[in-house]
Amino acid sequence: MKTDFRDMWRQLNHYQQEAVLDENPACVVNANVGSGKTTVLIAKVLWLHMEKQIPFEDMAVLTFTNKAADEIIARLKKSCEGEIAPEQVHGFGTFHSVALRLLKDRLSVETAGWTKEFTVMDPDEETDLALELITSRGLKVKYKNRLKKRLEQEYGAYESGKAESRYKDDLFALYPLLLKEKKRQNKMAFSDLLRVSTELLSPGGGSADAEAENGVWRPAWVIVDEVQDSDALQMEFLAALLGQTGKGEEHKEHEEHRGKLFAVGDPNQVIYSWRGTGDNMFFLLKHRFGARELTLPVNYRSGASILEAANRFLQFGTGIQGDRENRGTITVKNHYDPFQEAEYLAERIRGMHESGTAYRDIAVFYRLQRQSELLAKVFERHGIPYELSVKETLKDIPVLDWLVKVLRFSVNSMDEQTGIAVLADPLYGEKCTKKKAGQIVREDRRETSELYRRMKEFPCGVFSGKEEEFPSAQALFDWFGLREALHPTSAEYRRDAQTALAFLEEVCAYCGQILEEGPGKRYMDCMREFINSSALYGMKIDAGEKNAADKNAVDGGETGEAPDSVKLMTLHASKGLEFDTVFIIGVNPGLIPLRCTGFEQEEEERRLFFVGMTRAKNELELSWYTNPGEPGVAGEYSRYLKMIPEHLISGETGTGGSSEKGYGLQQMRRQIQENRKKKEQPEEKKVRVRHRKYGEGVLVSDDGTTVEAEFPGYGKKQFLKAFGEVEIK
DNA sequence: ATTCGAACCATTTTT
DNA sequence: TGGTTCGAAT
Repeated sequence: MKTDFRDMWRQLNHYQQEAVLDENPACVVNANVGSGKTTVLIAKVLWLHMEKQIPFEDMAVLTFTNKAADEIIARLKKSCEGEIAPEQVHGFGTFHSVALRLLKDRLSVETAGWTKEFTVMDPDEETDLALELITSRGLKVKYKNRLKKRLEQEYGAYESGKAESRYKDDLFALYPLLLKEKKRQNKMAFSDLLRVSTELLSPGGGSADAEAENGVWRPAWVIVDEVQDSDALQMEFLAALLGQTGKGEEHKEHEEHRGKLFAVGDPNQVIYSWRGTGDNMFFLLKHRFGARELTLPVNYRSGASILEAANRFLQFGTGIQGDRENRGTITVKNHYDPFQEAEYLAERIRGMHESGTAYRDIAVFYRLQRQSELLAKVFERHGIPYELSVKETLKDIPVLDWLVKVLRFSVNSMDEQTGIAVLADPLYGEKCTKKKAGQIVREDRRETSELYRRMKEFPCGVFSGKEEEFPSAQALFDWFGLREALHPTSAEYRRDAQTALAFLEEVCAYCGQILEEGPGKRYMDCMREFINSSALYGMKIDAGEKNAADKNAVDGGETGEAPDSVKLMTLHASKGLEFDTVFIIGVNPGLIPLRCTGFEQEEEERRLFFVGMTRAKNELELSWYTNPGEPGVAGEYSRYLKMIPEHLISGETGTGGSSEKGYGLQQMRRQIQENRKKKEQPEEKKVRVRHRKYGEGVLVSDDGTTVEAEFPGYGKKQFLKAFGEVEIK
């Protein structure tokens, strides 16, 4: 264990070492891009643990994403020979997951109006609930289609006591109603997790009794990753964890009891301010906690030319120092249009692969999600393996989306909204209207719906005997009568049942593990924990289930751990990653930078481009179109290209100019547009479909989730669109 | 119900 | 700049 830490220590540069050793009450590390930010964070945790004898239990290590949290724990485990028990790292995770754990284990949620059995809402659920309240209470709220955004954005104004909402409607009257309803149904939205835990952590927030009884958790150290991405709510949570109310100065006397803050971030990589406050949280935090600022100036990732170019886009700090001998190359290319570019990229990447570069070392970044469509099509035709960074969630698979709701209601019968959604589901529910479903749930009419009865009696029905093992997946499957609910006669029954069963296996495995680690927990609590954490985990499907769900996935990629494929993603999605070779496409005015309204926005576009450039280790190729073919995008050099000194650019050629090549694009675009039309309103005329088993057929109906088609010799069959079983032509 | 002008917004996405 | 949505007016 110790040798590992010494090894790690020796590999740190003196800036990094200083950061690790810092013991100020608050320290914020300005970690330049590629400067070993996470390494420092891990070293800090290990140093505190091993040299300062601070147990992991007394630390909060907070991240913005699950991915980052997973990475930290994984690297920590690797550095510690002894296994780290899950209960030791209860303070490690995303802001939301740590808040959830606190609310469940350490804080008296009862004071705030919930019970310990509360569940976590799905993000869309809150909007749905709000819409229902608007209707049932006859509120007048404008821009309902943007309600989600409005609820988030205008909360600050509401909280600070503003009299009227932005559009002078009843939005502000909706907030208290919504909160009351969430308490009544015993569930919290994501933001509630932070808001309520912050409230209960603050002195005077929770009742004095409860605090004395439980003892509010005061971590000795609070360590934060990517602080620049945190928002106002997360900042308050931090302050509360540290025991700072932010108001009076009375906390001075408790100084030695207060936790210390160590935060790591990069103000130059703020690319998500459009969803937060807009202020640069890095400096806000430094100011608020009076933190000492340290800098990590050495970049270990990119070649010198790439760094020098990137430095032109740096907004804060004095410049990044390079470490690598290698200069790296920057190339600027001009292509006639996106189609020509895609063709060129496919050829170029094939060539690179033939001369020994792995596909996985190559990435293509673009500004807008829709730019990926053409690339994917062309790459497919050329047989270039690629991976789009689009996350698939449980919600994308209708059976699982529904099944999760079944479980969620079973585990929290106060959650009327979910109960109703389950029963009124057009696919798997009780073939009843929302109204009828509402009646069943509200009047507890178990005799009317067997499914409702099963969900309602789930706690005592399945978990009756305490000595029993956790029920098997099959037992759960049977209990809810899924055999019937999933339509055994439908074509997709086998797949649906398989998917559902696989998911239930997952549930059982998780619960079994929890029980093993901490006996004495009740089955229901384990189950609730699973449901809650899956809500927070973005409902991501892990490999096993995903394979079960779509066996005939688009490309026949190998089932290896990391498939060797080119990564296609937006500039935003590229943050935190690195590749040997990076292509940034569409560096045209109107795209990079995107047409922006203010100075602030323009700065963010610049940071975004900076983030993209600095992903490249050795080769960076930037390209622009002569004919972008999009309204608002000019067929010129982006000014970002002009910002790169010419001597750093090693080649400037391309396929631009020749106009006859435009034909391909026209064709491709037309094709894409036609496909879109078919997806949206396919019942125009006779649309032909193809199925692996049933062959050619004719489309009968398509409601967005289910496709019904008629096949000669087989009759009408239904399919779930999400599985892509049928190919609509 | 339908039509009109005015206001607003577009893209990026995690929990 | 063009597409959507709101509210007022037919």
